[in-house]
Amino acid sequence: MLDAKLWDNPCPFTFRINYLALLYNTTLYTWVQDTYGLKRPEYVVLYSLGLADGGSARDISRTSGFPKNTLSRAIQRLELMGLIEARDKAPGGSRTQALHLSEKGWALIHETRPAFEAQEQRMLTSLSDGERQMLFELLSKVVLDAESWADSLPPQAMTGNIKHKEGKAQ
Amino acid sequence: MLDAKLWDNPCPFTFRINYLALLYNTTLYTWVQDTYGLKRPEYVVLYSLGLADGGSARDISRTSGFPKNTLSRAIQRLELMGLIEARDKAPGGSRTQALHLSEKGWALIHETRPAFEAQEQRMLTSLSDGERQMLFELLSKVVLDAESWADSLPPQAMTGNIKHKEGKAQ
DNA sequence: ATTTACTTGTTCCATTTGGAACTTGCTTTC
DNA sequence: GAAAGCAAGTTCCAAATGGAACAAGTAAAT
Repeated sequence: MLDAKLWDNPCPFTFRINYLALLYNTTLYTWVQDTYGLKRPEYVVLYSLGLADGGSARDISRTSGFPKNTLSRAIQRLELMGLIEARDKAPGGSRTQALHLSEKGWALIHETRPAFEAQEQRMLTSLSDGERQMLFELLSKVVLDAESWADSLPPQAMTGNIKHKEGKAQ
Repeated sequence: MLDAKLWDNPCPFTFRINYLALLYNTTLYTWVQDTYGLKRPEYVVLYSLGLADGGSARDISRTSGFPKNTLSRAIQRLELMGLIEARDKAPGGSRTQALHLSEKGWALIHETRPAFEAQEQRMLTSLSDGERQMLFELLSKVVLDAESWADSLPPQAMTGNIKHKEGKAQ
């Protein structure tokens, strides 16, 4: 069946992308779960803050696809575990909460991120440097154009009314 | 935060892949759910059989990442809805069950697949034909090499014992 | 041929998930 | 500056999920 999905698929790109994401994600998140006891949404929060410290739950939701209530719970647990700074519960607190990794959180990121990097590298070993560069540029092009196609269906599918929903990625 | 994840990410490829898969999947599966009342695992079964009729639950699990119990339930419901042929429950039934779309199932696939194709096309509009071809070849290379890297972690992460787990894709 | 090992599919159940309603703080409008 | 509108985060709860144990079929070993 894998052959059919690879070579007889009317959607060869998105199948490949989904399949690669699957293989990559399950390996790493299983490892994080087993080793650190962190669930995927929890680690996603840490990873996101490691890249953009001070980001909000909403930012993480938009860039990862996890719904905000799932992230709310993840953040609560991370706070409890001391991996992110306690949020001020002072009455003057603003609505949007800027989240920050704690020292412990940074340590965890520095300890775990290399595995993610290495796995990405391993995934790309079959490509030459030039090919990697090319792949990077092509994917970037598609992502940068995403606003024009994401969240809307092609005309022929627009029969029913579409409501927006939050999904999952990263 | 999106900028950080795109341009300051030590894993720029896998982020792009995850992000694109997210945008693609949520749009389409939300539409399928709202229009046909089929959940994602259910539609994945149909789509898989549309490409490889006669495939088994296990095949679908391996190529889609959904665990087999989730697919077992999905198949039961599809059978009930008349979208796949009823499986023989004869005592001489073999262990591996070959699944087949019903007439109704095929009709649904022919009705819905164009939306998936069109969405993939839209996703790639920013690329020229040559670029699309190049992207296809690069992704194919990586996928074909997947056995060599999937399911094993890079050495530095191999501190704890890793147990295998089933994940989700497609 | 019988025992053993393995694999598929199902069932059970605890956990996780995510839609919807709600609360609260910010922003716009008049 | 009050009122209305809006958006972030939380809580609630029904539904979905997936690990584990189980049952049943098949292949391998002796």
